[in-house]
Amino acid sequence: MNLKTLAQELGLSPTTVSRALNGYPEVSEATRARVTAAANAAHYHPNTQAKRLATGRAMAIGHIIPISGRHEIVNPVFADFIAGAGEVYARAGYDMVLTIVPDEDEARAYGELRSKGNVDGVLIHAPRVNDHRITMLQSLGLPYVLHGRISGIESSYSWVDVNNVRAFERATHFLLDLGHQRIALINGIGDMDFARRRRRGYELALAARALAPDPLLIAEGEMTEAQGHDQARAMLALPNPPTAFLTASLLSAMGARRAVEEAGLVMGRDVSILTHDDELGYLKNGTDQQPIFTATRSSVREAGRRCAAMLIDQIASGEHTPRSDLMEAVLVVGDSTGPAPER
Amino acid sequence: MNLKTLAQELGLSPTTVSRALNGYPEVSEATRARVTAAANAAHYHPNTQAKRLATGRAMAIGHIIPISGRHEIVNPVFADFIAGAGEVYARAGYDMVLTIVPDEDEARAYGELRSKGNVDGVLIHAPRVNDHRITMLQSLGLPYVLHGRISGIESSYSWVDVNNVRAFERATHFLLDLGHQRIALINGIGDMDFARRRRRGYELALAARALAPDPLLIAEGEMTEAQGHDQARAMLALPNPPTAFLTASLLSAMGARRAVEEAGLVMGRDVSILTHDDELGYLKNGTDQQPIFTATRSSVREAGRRCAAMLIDQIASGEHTPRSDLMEAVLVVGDSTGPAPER
DNA sequence: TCTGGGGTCCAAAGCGCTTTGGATCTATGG
DNA sequence: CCATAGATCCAAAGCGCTTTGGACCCCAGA
Repeated sequence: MNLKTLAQELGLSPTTVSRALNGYPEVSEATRARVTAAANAAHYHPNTQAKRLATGRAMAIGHIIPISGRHEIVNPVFADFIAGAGEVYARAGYDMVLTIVPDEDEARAYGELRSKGNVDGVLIHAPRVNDHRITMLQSLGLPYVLHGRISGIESSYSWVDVNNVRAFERATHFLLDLGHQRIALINGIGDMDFARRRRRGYELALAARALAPDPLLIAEGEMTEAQGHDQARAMLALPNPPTAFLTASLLSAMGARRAVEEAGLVMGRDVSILTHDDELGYLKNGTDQQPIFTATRSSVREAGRRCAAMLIDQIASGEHTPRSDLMEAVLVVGDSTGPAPER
Repeated sequence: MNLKTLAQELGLSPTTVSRALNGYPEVSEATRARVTAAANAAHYHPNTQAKRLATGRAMAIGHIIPISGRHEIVNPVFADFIAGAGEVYARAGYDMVLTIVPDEDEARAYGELRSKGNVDGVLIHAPRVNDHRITMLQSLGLPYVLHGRISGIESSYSWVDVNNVRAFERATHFLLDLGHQRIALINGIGDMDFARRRRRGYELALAARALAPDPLLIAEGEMTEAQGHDQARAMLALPNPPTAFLTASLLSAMGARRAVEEAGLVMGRDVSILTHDDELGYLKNGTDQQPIFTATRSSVREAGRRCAAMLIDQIASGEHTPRSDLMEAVLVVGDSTGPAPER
């Protein structure tokens, strides 16, 4: 079933049918009703490719996911982000097209996406410090929105991000207020921009109390359960061990908790743990009423929604002036933190 | 830059340029070389929409992800599966288009995907027992491949699946051989097909030793850390507690371990834990040399690759005779299992 | 010398839609 | 009664590509 045959069945021209279905005013309400009724009855949907070719708009948003050969990890946050963005796309009639590329081909992938014209814009994930993708995107003239920001780039761009500095600053103050002096930071990979910001928040809070960060209490790496466990165990074995841990993800926190318990200590009494929580669908921090960990919480799914909405709006309006959306994390208090033990 | 202007610059017709780039024989090797050189220099890539319209092939595969309002969980396995499939798509020149829909709209989504013609086939995730999607897909005439199978459907279809029955049967035998008699099963959601099969494997092994399954030792639910923890804790509090746990995912196993340790027991000595491991990128079961949990292991990412390859092959060949690919899980032995304690 | 078959290339017709530039008809006001 | 504006519809061009059906040239074989 295509436009032409539908038009023939109705005794109308394709022009009129097209206009009726697309809401143009040059068609009487009577015939519009006839047309929509017939279209529904025939389960007619305009062919996507033809529509795209004719209008020049792809009605699709691209996400490029680089797969690196070195550490082949699929970001656990990714699925939830995608789900959030996808909801918005679906409502707005956009498709989401994912491209998986070996990371050495990432630049080429953006270029091809552009010249093949199969997306109207792209969403950029997991920016690193001094990320080169922005300059590339800008030279391509393809609309984009970042999930995160890029320290060290002066040109402006559109982004949605959590206030990582503030979140970790508050979290650190929270622990300091409980009397902790030796606070460890188990962070994400060092050149990820969000990790850099979280560290800055941590250091700001320490500095506010005239405390110097101890390099032995700062670890970086992929945010897995094993990383949390191994780093925490090593730190607990130090001559002067930490009394509190600040971790970058729930998985790391779970690993840290395991290390604490293995050491015969009790979480919340002997050692406190405070983590960031992305509110992943499959990794809940207990319930709202009773969180397991004290945490700075911010929904990555909501971030996906906001990114998508911003990008679509930008594409639809044709306005490419950079926008931004800074989300604040909330601090939820669970049983994993308590006063620093007497020394 | 489009075909026409490229052809003009070369002093050739669009026909010839198109044929040169697409490898048709009716063009001399000399001009083919000229054309490809010019195309590369100009970073020319044929417009996707135009190509699709002309050829009638969308060069895209659809994945429909239903989001249910009830339990809004994004399957943690999903990201890795997608990554595997995406690798294959990228190599074959296919796009991957994801559609997120509220699950009451899922049927409509498939129909629209078909009539709008923006995919050549679909991949079906997470089939449930008596899943209705297959009959729908078959009536639509859209090529598809299932990740998993559907008990209770007699018509044949294409699928890629792990031998869940065998895996859990072996796992149960492994525990039985260690002397365990009270083995608990912490399974996935009951009407998911894979969960049904795993349970069958578990029950087959028990039956082979003339043991009746104890309903108190069988739990179902979403495979989260909290679920594993809560179920295991409840079971350990039974008058006649289990000495071993069989869990359906690494997250559940981590939860079970926590419950075991909270009870003052030692994993691998007092209580054994054996889990299925999907080899997720962000949730490793220790290292290959030293796994944390004894586990039945099967890469979901590899399953994604195989699904994608099968579907693409099916589309390209035009053959819709059902195929299947049964993957066997391997049993890796870690420190989480040991002989049943003396009673 | 003539014929026919490769080897190369091209003109033009789609693919299914949107959109421009009318055409036709009816009501309205002077 | 006529000119005009508005309402309603349509023919045809065009989006950028593929593909069919030749056209043309050159050379081998009769």
